[in-house]
Amino acid sequence: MNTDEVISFAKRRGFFWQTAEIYGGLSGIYDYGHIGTLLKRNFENIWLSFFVNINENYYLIDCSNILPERSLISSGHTAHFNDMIVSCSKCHAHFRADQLISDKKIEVSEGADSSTIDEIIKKYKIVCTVCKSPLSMAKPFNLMFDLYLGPEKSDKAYLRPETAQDVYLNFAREFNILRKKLPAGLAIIGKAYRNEISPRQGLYRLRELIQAELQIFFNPDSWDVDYKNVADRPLTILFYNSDETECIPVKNLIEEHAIPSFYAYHLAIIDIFYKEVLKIPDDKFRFHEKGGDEKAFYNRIHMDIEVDIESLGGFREVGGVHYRGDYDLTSHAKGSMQDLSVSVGDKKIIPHVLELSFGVDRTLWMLLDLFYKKEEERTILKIPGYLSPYNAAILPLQNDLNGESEKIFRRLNPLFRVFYDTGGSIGRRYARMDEIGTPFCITVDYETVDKQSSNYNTVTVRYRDDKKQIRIPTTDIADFIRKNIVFNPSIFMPYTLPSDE
RNA sequence: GCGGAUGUAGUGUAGUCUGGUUAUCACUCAGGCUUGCCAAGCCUGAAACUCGGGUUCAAAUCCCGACGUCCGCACCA
Repeated sequence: MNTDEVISFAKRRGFFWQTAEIYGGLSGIYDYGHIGTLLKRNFENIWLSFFVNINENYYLIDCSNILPERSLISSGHTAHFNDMIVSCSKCHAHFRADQLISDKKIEVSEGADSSTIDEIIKKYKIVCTVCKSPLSMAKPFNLMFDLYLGPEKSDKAYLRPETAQDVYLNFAREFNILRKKLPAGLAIIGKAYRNEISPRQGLYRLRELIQAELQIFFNPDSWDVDYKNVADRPLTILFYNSDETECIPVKNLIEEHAIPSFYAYHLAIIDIFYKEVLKIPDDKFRFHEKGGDEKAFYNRIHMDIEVDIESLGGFREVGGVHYRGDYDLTSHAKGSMQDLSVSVGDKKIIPHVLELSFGVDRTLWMLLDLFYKKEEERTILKIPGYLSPYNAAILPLQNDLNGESEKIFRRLNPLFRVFYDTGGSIGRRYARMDEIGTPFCITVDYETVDKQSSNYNTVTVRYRDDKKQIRIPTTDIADFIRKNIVFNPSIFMPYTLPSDE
């Protein structure tokens, strides 16, 4: 698959396409159609039940996309997301002004405005490092979208560049309501906005993107994570400054690589999520440690979650595991002049943060890329059944069976996502369902309605992946779907959880 | 943002160089016939020149601009 094939499939089958496409579209901004929305919500719900519902002190919150300027000054985003850029007047190469200037060992304050920078460039005769031509005037380059609120448009705000900031801003209140227990987790699934210069490759680099993030607040002195259930689980990691991936058990990562247990443990949880829940093949998944310039300055440990995505040309980032220390709460405490410390025994501490961050759009792209399979006579989206847009399809073998099949459909429709189709031949209907990943087709045939038949009041269930059929009583359909479709995180989790079974 | 390429039904395309019939073909989709389990067949139908300006008797075709897409560069705290 290449990007065009993924996009064409997505458009044809109702997954996603560009926003306002009748006006020519908007670069880096996409809409999800009805099939894509079902897939996205299934993914989000599974993510939630896997990462959030598994700890009684982790919760989902839902916050504004608009944040006041002051909060993003404190977080460092205005300084680091708003760079002054100069470009070469001749070869159009772009440079970050602060880098050019500090390369000349000249001091410049971080918030220097364009005229200050122009003066410095003129005074020290700084030219293009590529072709030595004169440089243009400095222009601010904003990766954040700014907004001006109120009738006079006097209050400056931004669309949030990451959902994480909302969590930090809500931490103090939530921590109190949650009765002051650590570790505490706050998750957000929501939109974030970045004014990317060059959004490309479908859903990979977007200007409006969906993040699913869990911020875990903990006491760095005493977070004893019991990792014995995952101690031997091998993790594939590409370490910083290394060319080769290594396969290393969790316990060795902790003992030999000085990775804290809380961090290694969550790598294992994520590894389970991708390989066992999302069914990513082992050789297409890895963690990639970032260091040096690739790592944000506040991250103490930073590993990207990478999946080998053919249409994007190899391993690409779909998420990240960031040990952010106390950077965020400390910055906001300082900027807001609020005390964001918490009491642990007779000590006051600023909790540390472990951030588990997932790009939802990228994940959906990845699923289409990885699971869209062309076989000899058909195409199948082989995603796990609990992710499928539809749980099942109800089909009459022939259209004179519509009465009975429609009755079954109406009974199941309030309980599940089921699709009813009478158009074309039975084979064509199976093919339609295969292509959007519907795991089961339930077919009403003449025996279903034949009182003389031993198969009276039974239907056939046809499996998507191997086309095999079984026969089950009509009254068992709901149970069958429930058993095969409903996502139960406890079967994957290394925690001891009460089982539903 | 720069440079190059490019934009035709829902999807993929022919036609563009060299302006001139009712814009090609396939799949898809809808209706019908047929069909007793895997995209079958037959009939009928719907459906497109990205947008705006210009040149011309005449523009999908040539020119300019906008928007989108792709590749490279740059960017991606």
